[in-house]
Amino acid sequence: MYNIEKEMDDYIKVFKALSDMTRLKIMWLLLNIDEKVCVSEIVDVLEVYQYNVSRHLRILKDAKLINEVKEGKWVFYHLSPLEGEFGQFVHKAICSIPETEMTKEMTRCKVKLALRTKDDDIPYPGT
Amino acid sequence: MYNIEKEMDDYIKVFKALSDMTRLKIMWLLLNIDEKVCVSEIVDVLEVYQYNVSRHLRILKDAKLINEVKEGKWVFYHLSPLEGEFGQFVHKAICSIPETEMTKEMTRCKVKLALRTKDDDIPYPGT
DNA sequence: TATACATATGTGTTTTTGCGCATATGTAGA
DNA sequence: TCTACATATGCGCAAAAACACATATGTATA
Repeated sequence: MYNIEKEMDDYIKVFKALSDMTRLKIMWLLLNIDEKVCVSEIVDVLEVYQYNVSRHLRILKDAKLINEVKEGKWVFYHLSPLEGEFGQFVHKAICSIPETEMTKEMTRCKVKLALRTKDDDIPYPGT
Repeated sequence: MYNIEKEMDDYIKVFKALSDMTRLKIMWLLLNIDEKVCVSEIVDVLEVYQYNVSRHLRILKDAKLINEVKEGKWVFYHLSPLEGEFGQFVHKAICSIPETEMTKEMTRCKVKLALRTKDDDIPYPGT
């Protein structure tokens, strides 16, 4: 793996990506459920329009905080693997935000994940 | 010391405060020199107009990242005391930004600090 | 291929942010 | 009190960011 020097702009891009309610919530969820999630799940959990979720995910991805994996109809997003101290501390900072601030979202998220039809051959998300 | 519950907005305010080049540099310097600095010193070190430095400092202060102490003509700014995990990890994240990104500023900063006339009764900053 | 579902994007609008200029406020010293 | 230095702020502008609406793209399935 290359060790491309990060520039100041890259650090700023990370902070900027995290300075929005929706995006911070997405990161918090990804860190706390330790699962990849697809766009429509985030839409339901955060109650934000699909087109806005898509755009926010793009910004997080441009900041190298998340990555996408396409699976059939769905595009799943998950945390990017950590590659340096900076990212680790950023993760820890986000993790230190108490669940108190996210109870509603966390509840909805757990429900959503439970609805995933893992039984038969139908791949993932449920109704 | 009161333990006022932070809200999601407070965390966002911190990230937003750090998502600007000038402000991130100010925080990096404060963390790396372990000294309070006054506005005019920052102006010289970062080569940013005085009125903009003032404004950026205000934003950092509103995010509770720094505090001010007035001394004579000068207003010194220093890091706010840490009060929780979140702040600690944010500090560590900023500290993990390598000096490579700040060589010019760091040099000028050391020069500036050395110029402080601590000898006679004249209080602080030098020419 | 037609349809439904999932995701992304083009466009226009509103809000927010950062900056420059001018100026106000505040402090110390002649 | 007058002047110089240090800091803060009101105002207008330009760029960036966030959002809503419509629509495009992409995939699976009947």
